[in-house]
Amino acid sequence: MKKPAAPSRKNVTINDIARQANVSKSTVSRVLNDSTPVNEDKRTAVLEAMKAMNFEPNIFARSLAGGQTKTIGILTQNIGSPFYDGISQGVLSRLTGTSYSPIFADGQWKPEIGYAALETLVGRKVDGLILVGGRLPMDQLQDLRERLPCVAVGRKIDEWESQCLYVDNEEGAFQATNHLIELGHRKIAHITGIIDHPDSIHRLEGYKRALQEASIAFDEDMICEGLFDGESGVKAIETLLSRSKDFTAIFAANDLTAFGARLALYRQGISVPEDVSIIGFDDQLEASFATPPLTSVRQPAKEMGEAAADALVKLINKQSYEIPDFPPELIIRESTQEVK
Amino acid sequence: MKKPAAPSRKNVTINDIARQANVSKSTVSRVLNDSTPVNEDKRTAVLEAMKAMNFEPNIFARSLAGGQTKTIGILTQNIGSPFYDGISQGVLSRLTGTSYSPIFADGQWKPEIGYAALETLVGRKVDGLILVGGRLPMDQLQDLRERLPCVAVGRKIDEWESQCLYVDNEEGAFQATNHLIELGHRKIAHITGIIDHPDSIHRLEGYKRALQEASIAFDEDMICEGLFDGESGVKAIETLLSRSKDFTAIFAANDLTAFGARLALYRQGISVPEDVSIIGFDDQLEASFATPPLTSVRQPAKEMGEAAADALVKLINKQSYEIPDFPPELIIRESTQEVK
DNA sequence: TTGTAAGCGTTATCAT
DNA sequence: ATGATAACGCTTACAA
Repeated sequence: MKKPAAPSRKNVTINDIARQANVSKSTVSRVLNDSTPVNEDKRTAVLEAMKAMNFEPNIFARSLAGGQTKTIGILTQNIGSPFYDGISQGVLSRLTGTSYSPIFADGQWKPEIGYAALETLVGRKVDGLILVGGRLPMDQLQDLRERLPCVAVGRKIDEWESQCLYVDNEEGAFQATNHLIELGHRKIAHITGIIDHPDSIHRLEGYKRALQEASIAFDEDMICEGLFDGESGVKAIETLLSRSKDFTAIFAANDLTAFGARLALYRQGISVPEDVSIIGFDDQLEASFATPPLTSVRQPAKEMGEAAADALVKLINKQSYEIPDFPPELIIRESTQEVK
Repeated sequence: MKKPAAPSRKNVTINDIARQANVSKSTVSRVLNDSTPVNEDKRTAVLEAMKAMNFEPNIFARSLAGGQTKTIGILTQNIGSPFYDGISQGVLSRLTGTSYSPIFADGQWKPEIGYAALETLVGRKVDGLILVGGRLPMDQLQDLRERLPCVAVGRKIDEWESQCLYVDNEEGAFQATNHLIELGHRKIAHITGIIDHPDSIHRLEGYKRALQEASIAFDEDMICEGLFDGESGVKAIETLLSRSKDFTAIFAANDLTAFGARLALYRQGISVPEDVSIIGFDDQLEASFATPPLTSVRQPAKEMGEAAADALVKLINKQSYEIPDFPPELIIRESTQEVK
């Protein structure tokens, strides 16, 4: 591990480089940003001088003069939720080692706060923005994209086309429900997420489509509204039971809710998966170690974060980029089994 | 929700304010930083002008000229782990609304990366630094603190005295083990965390002390080395079983490991808590919804993050501050019960 | 292609 | 207490 460089009080500036390489500041600036063609020999001279003197451009001077800030804004909604954290992790790890530093802001799921946070970020003149999830209204996002390069992860924004990375929630939910159907289940309950959240809506749709394709009638009584938290799972089971509807399987909108449901079942002496199968969504770390290990739909959160960072950096530098596909993946564990 | 201010192309600068308030730039700067006494009338004139024109100091100009960057560096070790995330959440939420913005860097538990990240942060001239966990060697931290205001959370650094926020791991582990003892358990196994990690060491010590105070002989065979992950819990149970040692209770170094242990027990047909009691550490969200809900030791992560942010801001502004106490708290749920 | 010089918005050092 | 004025390090017309 390298020790810090000797405290050479003065920082080396482009002036130093210019002198060393026998060119003017402007030329140094030019090779630095390769904004204008520069003779090959001078260019290498400059490059060498920079290396030799261990030059690091001063971000503040740079920004003040109107250049890049080498800063990327990241607007999350809630540090601490497994899926979004996975994304942040990916973004962060991909940005490490590049010249870009991430500034975080947390919207706490409140549009006002999110909006204020956005203002802060823009005020900081970030070179680009990564939106992690969130529910900011469209119109504001619209002019945001016109002001600076943006990428959204874990959220589909219709008008943003190639600047959105998300998994197909409808498809994931379809797979989950279909898995249950293939195991012979016909009475499948669904615990939704926050009801007006796009992810919840799509997951509900996927559930419906699976039923439909299997010619199973959709039953309103099989739906319980949840909030993506554990308590929702508990309450949903109580509700379901109180409706005295038979069900042999549950598709929960996320893992945490699935855990809650599993707990409520346990309290009622109903076995999983013998009596009831459960499937979650997210495949968070804990799913593998639940009792029994939870079948779930995996979203490649970290990979999405990485891709988002890559895409944004390219976008900033006006390079072309391609966004890979992020298919949801069914992870079959032990909480689901054939219906008796 | 307010719409963005009209796009008044030019930003308002201290020059504008100076003109408006009929003073010089310097005076404006003075009231801005209240670095030097200014006549009351001029001061109010300036203040009013600033309000009227909606002035926002330019961070970059400011930093370039040698002032504060209004930026705080946060070095985490791994976004995605419940305890540290809780801290980050607290820090973030407390910084929202202040004039400080957080720049994150992730050390990924590797000292080299952490060190590089630190360099980046320092290079960005952050006004202060929050170290979230981590294992950077002392000597480097030492001169770090001399260079800029620092606060460490979730880690005890001896020489840092009042700039460290952490819970007493030894005490928490003591409470956990003691709880088991009070329930009549005498054969208590412990699954450690990463063995040379300070938290692991302290938790092991707390465990030992509890045994000792209850006059229970410490038995090396009751210790299994783990890695703070779920797999460790699974393996530990297998090891324990293979040693054919009796045990009626387990204290796991964290919740995730406890989940793993609980799963392995389930596979062996050993009931929790009827046959074996389990207690974890961290009280992460999922602990409440495990089956059965996991007894655990809660660390007030978010509160610690908040306090850290507060302390750092005060430290930066040379105000005095006080660091509250963060006692670990035993959360008793259903995974522990009296020994049969 | 390259150099000169004028900003960018603050803070800090002088005088006054 | 206040006002000029010189940095701060870089980008970017504008000239050459």
